[in-house]
Amino acid sequence: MALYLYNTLSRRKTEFVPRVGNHVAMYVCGPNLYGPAHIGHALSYIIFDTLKRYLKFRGYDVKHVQNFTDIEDRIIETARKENTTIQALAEKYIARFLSEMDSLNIRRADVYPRATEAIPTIIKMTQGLIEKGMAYELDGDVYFRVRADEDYGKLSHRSLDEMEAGARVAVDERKNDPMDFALWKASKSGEPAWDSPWGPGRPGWHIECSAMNLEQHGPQIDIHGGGQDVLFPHHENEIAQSESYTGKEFAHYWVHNALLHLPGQEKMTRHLGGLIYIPDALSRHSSDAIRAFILGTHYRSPLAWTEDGVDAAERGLDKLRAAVKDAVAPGPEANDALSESAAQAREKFITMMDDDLNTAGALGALYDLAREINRARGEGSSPAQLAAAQATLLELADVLGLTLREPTHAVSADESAKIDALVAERNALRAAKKYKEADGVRAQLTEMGIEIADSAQGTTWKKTK
RNA sequence: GGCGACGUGGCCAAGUGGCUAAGGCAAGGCUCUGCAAAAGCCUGAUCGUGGGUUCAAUUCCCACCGUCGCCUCCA
Repeated sequence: MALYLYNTLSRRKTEFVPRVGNHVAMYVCGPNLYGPAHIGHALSYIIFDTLKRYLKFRGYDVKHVQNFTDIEDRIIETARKENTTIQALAEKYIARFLSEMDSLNIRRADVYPRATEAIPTIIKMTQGLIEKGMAYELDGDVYFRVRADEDYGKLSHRSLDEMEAGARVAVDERKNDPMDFALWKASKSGEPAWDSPWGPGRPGWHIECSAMNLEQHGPQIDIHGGGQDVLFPHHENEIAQSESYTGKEFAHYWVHNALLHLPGQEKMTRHLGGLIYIPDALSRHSSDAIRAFILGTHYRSPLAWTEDGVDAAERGLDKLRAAVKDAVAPGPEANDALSESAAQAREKFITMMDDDLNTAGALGALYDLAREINRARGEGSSPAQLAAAQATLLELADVLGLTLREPTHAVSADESAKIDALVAERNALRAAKKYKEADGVRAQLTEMGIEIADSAQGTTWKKTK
């Protein structure tokens, strides 16, 4: 068994084999820092987080690099509008981004390089490309010469002639070819600028990722990821620059996630509006529910975000949570039938994930196992007997970034004491068979957002809102 | 116009050339419970339409209808 990933470059699923031993060099395109992230970003980063978790689960050693684009037209524009600096803007949104990703249980990358910290490498690469005849200077700008790159278009699978035929881009007459793109842009007055052989300027959009990859990973990487929207031109240009500069194959696997949208609308993206921000989503749903909702669809299929859909995922998680709620440390005691179920679930989980990250199928394996655990408990298995299977369920859930913890709702000490008193009162009434009065107390608790459950072990309660 | 993807039970969504077409939500019935809640059990689909290939297709091919993505900035 081996992991197969769909590679955009070959348009096929191929077996994943790292270039060097079990070391995986992975680079995922990070956000442009001119505004806050939205749940479309969350989708992409949840998927690549899951890929990373799975690679680690499979025994690979992963170096995950994710950039921050902190210099770009939009950022300059936004900084000017908000009367601030690009640095301040970047700092603000980086802090927000990282904390939002944390709250979605997305593990941090190993390195977060920033474009502005890669300027010397960007200049070195640009210079190198000019020397090779792959780029040319024009009034302080430097453009990549797409016609000099014989396989330009190989990633997005289109030819220059096709693209130019249907071009919607305003043509800059000075350029050699309409598709030539900027590696370096001369700065206008008042714009951030760095000294360069071509005068004061700043990097183009695509070269930063090539430079940061070179700095962090070297000339060749295993996995390059991002949303399908950055496939062209961003990744196409990246591959062109990097390979023209190094003369080597750049990324071995290109992985692109499909995009998120709202029902009946186009993709969620910042320049179209119609965004749902991460704190808003988290105020209504647990991070587990958001992840389960997203991972319930294959990453290469577009997904419509609906509140009902996430709610359904939340309710589904209750079944998984119930399965592990009384988990104790696994010991020698085990339920053989259950151990068999756990082994089957693990096998199914791996089979699914090996097949190009079939997270929906993997989730199915989790539900199968949860059902067996809940059934075994119902049939009288002790916590000790359930423990090993529960450990498996928690381990596999964690690969998907699911904690299976009850969503927490803060309860003050005062409130807690009051609830305990009411629960005790109700139980006294029940013991006296005064059920009508007991139900009255329960209604009172429900009113407070408290859900109670009676069992042989006593009455438990939880706050649900 | 070019390239590409998708259309599976009420909703979401895996999947396979022939073996019971996963799983979740919702609905109905049942078990448990004083009643509930939770959990468990049971109940439903011939896979957009029309052709073709094949002993056999939901699964391959073609056409059509519908939805969507990229071709400018975008995860």
